[in-house]
Amino acid sequence: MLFTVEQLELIRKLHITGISSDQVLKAFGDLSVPEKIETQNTLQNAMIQKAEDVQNLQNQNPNSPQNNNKLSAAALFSPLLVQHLTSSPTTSTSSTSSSTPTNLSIQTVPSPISLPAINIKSEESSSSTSPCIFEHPICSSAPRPIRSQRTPMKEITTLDDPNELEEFMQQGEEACILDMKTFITQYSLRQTTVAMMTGVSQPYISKLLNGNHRELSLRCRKNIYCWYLNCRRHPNKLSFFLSDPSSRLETNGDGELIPQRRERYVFRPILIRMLESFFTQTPFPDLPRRIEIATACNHVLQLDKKGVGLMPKEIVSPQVVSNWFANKRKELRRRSAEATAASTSSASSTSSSSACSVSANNDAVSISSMSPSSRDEENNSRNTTPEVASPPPSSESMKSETTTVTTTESSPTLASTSSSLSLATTPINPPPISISSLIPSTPPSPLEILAMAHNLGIQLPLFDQNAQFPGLGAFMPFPMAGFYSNPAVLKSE
Amino acid sequence: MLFTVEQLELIRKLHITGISSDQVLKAFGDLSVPEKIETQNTLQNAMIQKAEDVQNLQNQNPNSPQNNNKLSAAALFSPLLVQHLTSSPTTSTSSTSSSTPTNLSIQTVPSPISLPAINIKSEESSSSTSPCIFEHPICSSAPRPIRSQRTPMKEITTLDDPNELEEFMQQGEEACILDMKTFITQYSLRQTTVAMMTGVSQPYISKLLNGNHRELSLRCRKNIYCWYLNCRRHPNKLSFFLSDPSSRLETNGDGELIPQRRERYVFRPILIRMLESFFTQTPFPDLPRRIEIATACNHVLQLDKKGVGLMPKEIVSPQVVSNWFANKRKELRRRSAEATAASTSSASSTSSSSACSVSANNDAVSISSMSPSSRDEENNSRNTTPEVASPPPSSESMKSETTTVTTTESSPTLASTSSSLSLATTPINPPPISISSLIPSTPPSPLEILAMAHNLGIQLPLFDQNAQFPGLGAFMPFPMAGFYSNPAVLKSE
DNA sequence: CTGTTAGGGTTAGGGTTAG
DNA sequence: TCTAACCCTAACCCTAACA
Repeated sequence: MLFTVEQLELIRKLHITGISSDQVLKAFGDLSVPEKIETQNTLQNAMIQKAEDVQNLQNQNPNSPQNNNKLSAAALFSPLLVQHLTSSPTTSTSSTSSSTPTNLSIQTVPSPISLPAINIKSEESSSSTSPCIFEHPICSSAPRPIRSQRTPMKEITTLDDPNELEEFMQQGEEACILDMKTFITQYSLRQTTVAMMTGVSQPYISKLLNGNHRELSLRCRKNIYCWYLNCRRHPNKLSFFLSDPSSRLETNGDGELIPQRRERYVFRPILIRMLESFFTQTPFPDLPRRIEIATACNHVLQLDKKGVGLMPKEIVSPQVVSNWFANKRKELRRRSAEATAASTSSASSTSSSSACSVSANNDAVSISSMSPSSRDEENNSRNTTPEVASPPPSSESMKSETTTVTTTESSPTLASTSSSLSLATTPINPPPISISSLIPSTPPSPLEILAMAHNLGIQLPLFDQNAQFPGLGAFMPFPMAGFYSNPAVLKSE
Repeated sequence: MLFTVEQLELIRKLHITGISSDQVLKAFGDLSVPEKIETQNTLQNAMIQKAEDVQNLQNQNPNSPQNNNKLSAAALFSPLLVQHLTSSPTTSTSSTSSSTPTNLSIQTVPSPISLPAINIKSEESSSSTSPCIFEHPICSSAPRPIRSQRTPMKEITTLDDPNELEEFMQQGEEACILDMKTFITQYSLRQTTVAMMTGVSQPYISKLLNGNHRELSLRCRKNIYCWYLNCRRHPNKLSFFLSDPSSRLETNGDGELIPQRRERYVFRPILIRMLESFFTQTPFPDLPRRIEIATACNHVLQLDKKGVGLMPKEIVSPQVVSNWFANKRKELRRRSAEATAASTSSASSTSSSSACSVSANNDAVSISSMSPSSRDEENNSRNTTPEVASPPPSSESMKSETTTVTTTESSPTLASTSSSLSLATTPINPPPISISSLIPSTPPSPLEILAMAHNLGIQLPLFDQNAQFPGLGAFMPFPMAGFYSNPAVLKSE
């Protein structure tokens, strides 16, 4: 009897799930019955991406399929994009031609459809025209086309003067924000409204207005600034929107995309270990905690390279920490989902619930280790003596207690599963935070220890912040404090 | 009878493979038998050695006996097994050693630690018992090979027994390769790692492992074989280098474990030009845009070869487009980074924008040209001197011909960080930033930092910072605070 | 209503593998 | 050597839910 490797693997997995052979047989038999397996039905999610693949497959006659594609794509995305597509020059095959003269930058919307439905309810409605006037509520009207999922704000609002934005931004973002804030206040605009007009979600508007512009991508900020500039210059436009928030400012299709993300932070192994350690303690760190963590990380980095200061790109900001935690949680969730089912079974026994913390830990560790991501850094070591390595410095030592559980982790599946649970539960516990444990899983290098210790000291800053801002330098072990300088933030905290 | 989603999915996949229910049952039953696992382990262990004998069969031979399959399976999923082995329940941990003796000339090292670092991420390892934890210590902390530098590592390539190599090669290179491949797979070694250890470049390792030994010199091959023999005999040496166990060539979660070879799309010159053209317009095309681009490309191809339809291989899919763009961006980033490193400055400010324009070819050229030109490292010019100014002209005007513009990369000077920005930003406008640039790679002077921050879009609170926390200097050479403090907000509201 | 954040769904950067 | 194709995951942005 022969099996392919794949088959064996599938069987193995199946077996792990704890299913009985009878069940398998039964299910298998069912499948044998003619029926369509909906392989492809999978998730819609997949669809979008799938689309790409599908595309390939299908033979493309230059013409028809093309249209098709466009249509489907259009369906999935916003009308704006549709515009984009349709208006776009696709055709001209000649590479050059198409690309060329085109539009570029800024031209206002030539698109036919441009302003969808504008209504005017407000007093100032300058123009009238708006054909369809009935409802303004977004909801009522069919769908909220615009905000539709994805592709939120690819386009940048059109400005009369292309350079306006640049000039505006010359003053510095702080100033821009302030400016805008004043404007918004003046008109008593609500964040929600602004959000709808700009195509950016309210939480983001909130962040920006509170000065946390670093949490938004440049693209996003520019989009908002453009909106502001536009409204400032043409208050009448604003009125439109006020009356019908569902309409957005027109945009110039040629969006210059600016993904512009913050540079991808590259975590060093040490940091990963630290973060994982923190993670087991507090999977859901609040801002103070995040700052604490970030500070600790920076400290370690700093110690690591004595003398020299950290490069900007090396600095771990609370935002980075936030991202890491979010992604970490996501990873665990995903994993447990994948592993899923499986397991239960086993005996795992006990640990289960409580395990969480632990499992998470192990999990984390293991993950990190596995991940290719591990960065060099130490790398040099390669030269070092041969033996080194091995020692299992990591995990075991620490966490002794928590860990205990043991069993769990062994079965990954289980672990993950439980982990998910833990995830959920944990939030509750986090309170304590003791820092004590900051210690990263690994070998406690003096540096790290130091860092941890320092970390303890760091706590202080947290509260001080409120007070401190101006003069505390001395106390603030870590500059991060600056963060708090923002009143708004403080407030919340 | 109820099943979990996962179970059903597995069953479905299994079914798709065409396996019969009897087979499933059989295999399933086997798995259920506890000992079976051990058996497999044993087999697996034996594998390495066995490999020599079996090799031929092993590979693609679908007909090969069941055992064979199992073996291969074991090899592929080794991580799991490995765990079992090491943790080896009940029995002596040294399962490995025990098993060994069997066949094969070369017996594995009886060293207690034998399989040190392996670990893995594989999808689900089920083992149990925590003990295994210690075994993969290395990974986490492990050093990550820096790809560029590889060191010959003569030590490792030195054999205990001079004749060993000869004997090994007696079996023929094909066999040697297979043997080695098995070994590498088992340990989840990365080609890069192997490359570093052997002093041979990764691409060559790749070639060899893929059986193209004829493309390597004998000396090179011998070197590699020696490394293998040595590692096989002294796994501990290997463990030292293992940095990233996660790499797996084996399976993808789905089930296909064959290292599916992707087909490398070969772009025709025309397409390259087209793509470059599109790139200048939209460096970050979204899906609709990608589809548009792909369509355009296909169109061109179609015209090119009138009449005949395109071969599937020739079709440009959105995915291909996506890859091209991603790699293109990467290339530019890399280049600018390199350039930076190399030359800083170069002023050329002006040019910057215009220069770079267009095609890659030019790109390269331009960059190179620029860079050499001047290198003022010191210059830092963070000031960006006046000239920089970026000419806004670019966009519109330039487009004339193929591509255009993109000023951006022109300024290679920027550090990677900035470079990235440039990529992003440029498209839009050249503004200010200019990048000036320069940010030297290393020493972070405040000024430089400033510049970078600016580039990043960060407002530079830096100064303030200093002012504020003058005393901290020691700790934070780098004002993280800067990042967070938000003067503006404070400033006034 | 605004400030926040968990979670979901994506995009794109940095590494790698391999044609 | 060069680079197409991937993998992994940091960074995003959105929605929903809360306080």
